[in-house]
Amino acid sequence: MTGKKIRNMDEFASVSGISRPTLSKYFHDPASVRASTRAKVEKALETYDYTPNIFAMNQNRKLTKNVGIVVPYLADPFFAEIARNLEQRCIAAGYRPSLHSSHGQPALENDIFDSLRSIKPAGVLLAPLGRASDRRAVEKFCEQIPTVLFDSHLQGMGLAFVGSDNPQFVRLMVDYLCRTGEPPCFFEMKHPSNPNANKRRQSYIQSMEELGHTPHIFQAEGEGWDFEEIGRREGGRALASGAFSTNTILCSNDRLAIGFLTACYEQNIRVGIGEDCQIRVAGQDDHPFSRFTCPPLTTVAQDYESISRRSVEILFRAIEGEVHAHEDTFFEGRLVMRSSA
Amino acid sequence: MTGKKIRNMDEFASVSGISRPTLSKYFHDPASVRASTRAKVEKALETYDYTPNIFAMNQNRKLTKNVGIVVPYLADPFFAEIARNLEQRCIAAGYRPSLHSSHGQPALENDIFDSLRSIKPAGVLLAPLGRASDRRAVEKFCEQIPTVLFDSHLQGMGLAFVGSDNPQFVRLMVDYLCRTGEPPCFFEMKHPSNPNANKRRQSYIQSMEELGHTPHIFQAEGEGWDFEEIGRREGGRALASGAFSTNTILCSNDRLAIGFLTACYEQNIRVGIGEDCQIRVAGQDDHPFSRFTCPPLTTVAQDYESISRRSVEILFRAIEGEVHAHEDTFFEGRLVMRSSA
DNA sequence: AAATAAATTTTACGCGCGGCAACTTTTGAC
DNA sequence: GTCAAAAGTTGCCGCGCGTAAAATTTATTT
Repeated sequence: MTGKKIRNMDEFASVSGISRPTLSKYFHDPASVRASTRAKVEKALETYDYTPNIFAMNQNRKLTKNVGIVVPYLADPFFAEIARNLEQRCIAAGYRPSLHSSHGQPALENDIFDSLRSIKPAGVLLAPLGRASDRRAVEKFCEQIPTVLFDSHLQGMGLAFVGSDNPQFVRLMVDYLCRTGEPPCFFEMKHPSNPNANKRRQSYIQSMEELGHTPHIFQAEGEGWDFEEIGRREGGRALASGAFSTNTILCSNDRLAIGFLTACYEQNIRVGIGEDCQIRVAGQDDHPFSRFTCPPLTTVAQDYESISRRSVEILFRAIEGEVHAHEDTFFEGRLVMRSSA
Repeated sequence: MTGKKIRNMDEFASVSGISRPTLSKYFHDPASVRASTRAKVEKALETYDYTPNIFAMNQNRKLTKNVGIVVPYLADPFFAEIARNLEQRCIAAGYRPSLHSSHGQPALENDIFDSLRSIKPAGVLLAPLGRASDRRAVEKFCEQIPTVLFDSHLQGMGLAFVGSDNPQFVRLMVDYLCRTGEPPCFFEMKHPSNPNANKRRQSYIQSMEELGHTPHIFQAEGEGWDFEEIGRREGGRALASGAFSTNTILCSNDRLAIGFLTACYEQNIRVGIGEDCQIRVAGQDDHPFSRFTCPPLTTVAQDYESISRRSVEILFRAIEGEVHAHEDTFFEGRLVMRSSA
């Protein structure tokens, strides 16, 4: 690598003693050339400083090695984490990931689609905005480019969907809460941006009824992705007005719960499972910050390791030509017991 | 845009009645062609569906419109936020940003440099890992590609540095804390990854001495970017061992403070400014979650709006040929009084 | 109206690599 | 040692656009 800078593949062909078409094959897939020539190439690569021009490569190749990763809101550490995970897996598989965030804005999501189209990606890993998404735009995009959806389920779109088994999350938590104390009220947004929220609500109702309890739901006003603030403001109103019929609150997600905990603090309501506590609060998702709330938040952990592994698996198989029907995968959550409930 | 799909610039030249070289100029910079021809192009653009092939464009252009944005740790919402801000500004200025995170790993930072080099970026906005960075790699990169550093100061590298006036942050907070209660102890990491931490420590010592107080510093063990966990674990040890000489703790940054608050909770130490509180805790940076800790964290807000505006300003000016000497800009912080101190 | 400057068109070539066809060499099993 | 398959080579064209130089048109100035 310290040697002379090579300008193009022809020049590298001269100095390495390998013909250009073979080099082209090597750079496309090192395994596609004989072991002995691969060794020769790699030895020359150590002596000379050469990397193929990525623009020239992509210009003519039918399929690039580009992979788009799109998340709805990168300032949410959950998405940052899963994006990191996906990114590493793509790199390990020899692809070039590019990271994009819709920042909660449908218009931006559509812009990202256009931007991705222009780099002819081999595939895309897409966590759509959800309810706010331009469904027709998503559908059109999925038809044009091999796309695996994750996190937010949009019925039937893309090669596959990989996400969490939301009903199981809620069942798990409702069971736990009922076993250890009063049955929970459900705290959620009235107009959630994420379709998972609807499944969670339904599962809450069903789980409660199966256990012989009456469901109680409090729906917070507010739009957008400032979940913590909505949880704080609306949770505070709910607490102040005595809207909850029990001492146990199950929040639709951790970010809402984090804001709700703040509201409890502001109203001097002691949260937790101790003798001196007035209220129990639980969340869902195991947000990176939930370990550090006061009290630490009891929640259901998303299996984002499995979600990301599965997503790239399906995408790369599809890219490499394997055809199979659209399938949905839902991973189970794991109960994380901490001191808030 | 609904019309027939055009395959290349030659074809678009035919249907639009503009020559290809002029179209090329237009797409490079619409302002570089006469208003009347610009109108003709844009009218044709409405009728026909055409966007230049981005790979072919970048292949021969000396300067692409690509801009790299590199942050040390994207799972930190502070960096996610500033990255979003930078991204939007780049798009608004007609550039194509690409987002990268070093994930706290020097090897990854170097990989990102290589990856960026291969896309011939017009410029790069780089928040380096700091102490862990491979200084020679950063220096070499800055020499090759116009780069503005932000957040972490590496002496003299790049076109410019834009960040926060760390000494002012600490002075502001130390002044406030001393005015309203006992002078603070300083809680920080022994081996901080970020050079800002060193400036903050020095400023703490100086500020305390100027006010006639004796500085007390507690340095937490631990490496890496899991600041909250380090703050919780080491803060807990410090509290348990009675390492603090006053009832007021100034944390080097908010993430450490968030963990420290958890430690306080775990030891049943009531934090805040009320009569019944035993300890005051303050942070620095105004992390997005600091508003929602219990109690909400008193801190110094980074002016990331100004930081990002300034960073792109300097970069784009440099790209457009304006030469001027290396300069460092430090923006002041704003005291955010909440109930933790 | 002529002179000058500026913008555009024409023409022509280059960028670095992908891909194909026809041919030659190497490989490995028998 | 034979021979077919696999791998590599040579030569050529195409991709879509950048860019330079010369010729032409258009706009501005005096």
